[in-house]
Amino acid sequence: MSEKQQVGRRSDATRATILAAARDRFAADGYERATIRAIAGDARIDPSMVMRYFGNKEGLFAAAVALDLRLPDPADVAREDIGRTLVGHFLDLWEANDELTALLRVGATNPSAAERMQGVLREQLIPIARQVCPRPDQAPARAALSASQVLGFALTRYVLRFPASVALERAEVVDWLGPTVQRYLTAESADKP
Amino acid sequence: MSEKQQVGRRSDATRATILAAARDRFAADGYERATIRAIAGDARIDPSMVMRYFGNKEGLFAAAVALDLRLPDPADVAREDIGRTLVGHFLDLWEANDELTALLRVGATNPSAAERMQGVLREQLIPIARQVCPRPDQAPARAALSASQVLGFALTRYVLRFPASVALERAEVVDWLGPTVQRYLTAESADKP
DNA sequence: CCTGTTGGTCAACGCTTGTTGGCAAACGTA
DNA sequence: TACGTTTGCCAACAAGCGTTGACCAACAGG
Repeated sequence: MSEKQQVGRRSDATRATILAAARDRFAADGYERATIRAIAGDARIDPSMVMRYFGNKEGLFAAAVALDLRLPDPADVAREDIGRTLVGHFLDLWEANDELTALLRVGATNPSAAERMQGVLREQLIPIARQVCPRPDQAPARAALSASQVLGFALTRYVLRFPASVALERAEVVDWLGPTVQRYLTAESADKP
Repeated sequence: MSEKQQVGRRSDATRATILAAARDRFAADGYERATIRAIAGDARIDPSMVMRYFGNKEGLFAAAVALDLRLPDPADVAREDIGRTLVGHFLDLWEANDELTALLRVGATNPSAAERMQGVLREQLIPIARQVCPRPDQAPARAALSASQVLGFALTRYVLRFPASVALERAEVVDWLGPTVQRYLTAESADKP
């Protein structure tokens, strides 16, 4: 409780080092193969420190992925641009760091990570869909369809690493995926514009 | 080498039992958490039998997922129906058994499973794209985009189990995803019909 | 009847995992 | 200088993993 005007304690640095190493390992290997020993090794620290800081492996994973998407407010975007805007935003998020790759890879195996992805859909994507789609009661389905396309592309590009997906330029991705998401969110119905 | 007119050996039954149990476990838990002991337990057999029949765990997984998609020949389908036809076909495959769910879930973590998915794309999906897309050199990109949508939807419905994805009727899925795949495969370019 | 093959069980191996508790050094404060 | 707290390393634990080899039961052919 000394509370100097010091910005952070000495251990906050290693804390951050551990979290960065954890993100990398979870993104690269998934939950089970990303061992605490390997993460601690990357951070040049003893495995027991990871336990002291984060309690257990699940706590470490929870701390390593913060998942605040900071999606744009639909009110700031022309309605006919929402698809392309969202796709571009997601691409930025995905390339910024390994957090989303980690969440996706772990979510495929770990039920609690899958639940967190459901939470993101529910609290961040469905509200947006509700603002732009014709009938608000369709918002969950339309948000889920949009998520399926965005997550599916991320799967092929960042997880499975299909060469043809990796090779696509950012602009091409937006040009192809943007209209798809636009249609899922704003089309009057599946068979009408 | 006795070769009676007997249809199968006595062990073929347990072999099949093991493979079925393996598919279920791999589909439900992913590669690492689907332990040989658990699979053997489901099949009411000793773990060592699994090793005798399939060599090791990788051999078991390879035998458990056969992955011959038997995709329809584009020559038998009207060009404007190829998207809906493919989506319907994939839905059938996915609901027929757990094989594709197992492949998807394991592919997210296991590099060799990811390579097998690349193989499916290369040898089964790209050839179809080459037959229907305007410029054959674009076939890999167009096939990858189509795969991203199909796999992405399968991810949300069968792996992550988003309620809104699970709730969609088969006809709705075809109505929403069919035109998307159709556009990826046959549109003149990303911004033209 | 013996005998070789097949289908299956049992017990153990070496290794890795997450996790724990004790001990040493560095540090801030008085 | 002395001392409590923080930060870190070390060694070990119990459990679970893939994998192995020895052994047993059924069975078919001579």
